[in-house]
Amino acid sequence: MEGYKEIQMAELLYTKMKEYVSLDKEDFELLKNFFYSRSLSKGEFVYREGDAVNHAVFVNSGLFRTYIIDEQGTEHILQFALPGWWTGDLGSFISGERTRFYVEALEESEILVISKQSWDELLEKAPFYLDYHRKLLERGLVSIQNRLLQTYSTDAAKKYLNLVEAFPDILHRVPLYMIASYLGMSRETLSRVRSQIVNKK
Amino acid sequence: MEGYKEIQMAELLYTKMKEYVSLDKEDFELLKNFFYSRSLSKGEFVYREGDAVNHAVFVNSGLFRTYIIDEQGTEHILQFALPGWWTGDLGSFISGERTRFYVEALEESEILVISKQSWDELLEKAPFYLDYHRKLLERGLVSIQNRLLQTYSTDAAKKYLNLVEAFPDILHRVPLYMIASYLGMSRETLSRVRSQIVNKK
DNA sequence: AGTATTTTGTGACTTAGGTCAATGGCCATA
DNA sequence: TATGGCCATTGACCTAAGTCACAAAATACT
Repeated sequence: MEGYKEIQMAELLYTKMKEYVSLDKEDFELLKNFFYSRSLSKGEFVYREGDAVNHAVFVNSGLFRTYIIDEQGTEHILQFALPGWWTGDLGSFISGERTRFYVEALEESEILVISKQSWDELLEKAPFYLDYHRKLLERGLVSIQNRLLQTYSTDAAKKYLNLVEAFPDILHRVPLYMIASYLGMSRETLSRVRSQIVNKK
Repeated sequence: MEGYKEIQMAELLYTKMKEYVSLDKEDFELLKNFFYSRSLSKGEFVYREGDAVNHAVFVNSGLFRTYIIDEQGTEHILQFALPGWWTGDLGSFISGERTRFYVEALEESEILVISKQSWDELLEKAPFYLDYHRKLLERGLVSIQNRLLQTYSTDAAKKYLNLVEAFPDILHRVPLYMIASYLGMSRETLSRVRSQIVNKK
């Protein structure tokens, strides 16, 4: 596997898992062997549209975006992924179909990946892993539901303010046109919204 | 428990579960005892904004909508739930917080409900149930993600056509203003979109 | 069948946000 | 300190969809 290495440390994965389920060091040592690590430079892709999604991706350091490109050629960012988060195309990982998503490192980053095969094996043999994954899915579902609700009843300015409140440092780490795309508006609209907010103060 | 009865049949729940996990008749007979049934007339609510969500809700027959009312007093429909689907506010069911959702029967309907306590017990003791729930969550997450993507890159007419293609009979079962709300547009816009489509043919 | 209520359709008008195009700032590298 | 590639801002204009108001259907209720 080109570019993949056995992992040394996985402190973050361990810490995060313990937030959801109880497991001891030994459980984790075994589990660790299922993962490989990969480093990516800014601008590199974990995968792109048309690729097969054979791995689940845990962000160990850095920052990622997942986006699609629609028929008009416009990018739509679905997620920014910070350390401790999982990212990628869940649908294709499950179904085996080729993905429509791009998963791109926005900074020097490191991921831990686990193959579909190992993943299924873990789910079957390690009840705590099944439970961990279930809880992640629950939270993920609720948060994307909230995002959908926000698109229905929130104007551009409020969407921007909500994001900045939730992730203040995102402003210093990703260009505004990506933030606009994540929020579902044009970069010009975001620009105007921001200047209105400044003038109002 | 007012209005709740021990369940007799739960054919649909059994059939649906078998689509996701393997379980035999005995497993299911035990599991059945955790559920109660409730009948609702058109216009009745499973719960409303401000209620505590102590139960998970499986639709056995009929049709439901879940919606919220935003600060401007506008309804936004999140889901129509058909027989065989789960419905309700997952976030509040997990967190124990009071819900912002309304869950309303749109027809004479029957639900099977399971208390949070029984739910947690099942997850702990019945591995097949955990796995079932995990798979439901996966599919739910993917489908709501697709819905979010659709809001970003699809115009009103296309959204309507997509819905009609996916659920042709919804047109005969729910008023158009609810369909508009589900699609995130005003009822007038939906009306105009529909007449354009008719004229185009 | 006759009335009341809900639902839908249309016209006139408004508006939030998109599109296009030009300009200028900001690094990064030579 | 130039130069080229991003990125962000701003103005002018456009457009899809929202809002308001009223009338017509459709349904449900007696």
